[in-house]
Amino acid sequence: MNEKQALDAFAALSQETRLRIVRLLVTAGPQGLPAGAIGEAMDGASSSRMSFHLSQLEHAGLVVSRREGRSIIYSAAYPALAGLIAFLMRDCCQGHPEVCNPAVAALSCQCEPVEDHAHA
Amino acid sequence: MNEKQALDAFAALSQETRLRIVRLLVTAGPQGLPAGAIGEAMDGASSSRMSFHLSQLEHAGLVVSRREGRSIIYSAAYPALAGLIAFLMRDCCQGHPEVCNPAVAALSCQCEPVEDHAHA
DNA sequence: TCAATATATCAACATCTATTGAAATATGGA
DNA sequence: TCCATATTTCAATAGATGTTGATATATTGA
Repeated sequence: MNEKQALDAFAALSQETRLRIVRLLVTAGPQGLPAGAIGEAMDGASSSRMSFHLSQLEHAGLVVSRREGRSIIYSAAYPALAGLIAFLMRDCCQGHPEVCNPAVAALSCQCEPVEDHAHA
Repeated sequence: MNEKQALDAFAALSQETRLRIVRLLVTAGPQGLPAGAIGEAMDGASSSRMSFHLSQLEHAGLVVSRREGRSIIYSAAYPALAGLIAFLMRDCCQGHPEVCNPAVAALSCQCEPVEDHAHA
């Protein structure tokens, strides 16, 4: 995860429909959901609107897609999400995250480093 | 953390200067940095530009400020950052985050719940 | 091959956002 | 009180973004 990727990801997440899509897919799990089902969950958004937002999310690396028959199945890109969080919180409190919030400390210390701990 | 707050936070983080400011303050720790020092770290950005971005970040709840003499000291709002992450990852994989990335699982399971686990 | 389903692409329009430069406000010291 | 420092506010401008409706592409089954 570099700065440009992080900016694209945050921009993708800053739009209501797209944030809802990502959260839906995060809960849906690795098997994902077809574009049509996602659109229905978004107050029946038009196909062009869904396609626009899904392509923004995919371009930002936050979701991945695969074709299954006539449907395109979208699913959350969990490593990218974790990488984004790691990017944001890197070197929290000068490497002493115990002074920060417990969850932040847990993310950057107790848990496995997700990526990019070699100052990319 | 509700949806509107999360959208504001992600929008704030989707701008290059603001993302750099937040990362600088995340590493700086709770004591924070004066606006002028932050501006110098941002390629000497103009004071009005810095003020614009800092006020966006503060309005989004990602940083807090306090006055010290002539300076305004800004620091990262660690609980808000952790809350944002928790909001994004809530109910990851239908509550079975072990299927997701280890860091994600750690965030939503091993670590203390940050906020909002009662479906606000 | 034809029709139906599922999704993506495109152009036009309206809206939102960041930057600039000038002016205003607040604080501290001489 | 006067001046210098530190930061914010404001109006104008340029550029980026989301929605719509129409059209195009891909897949499947009859």
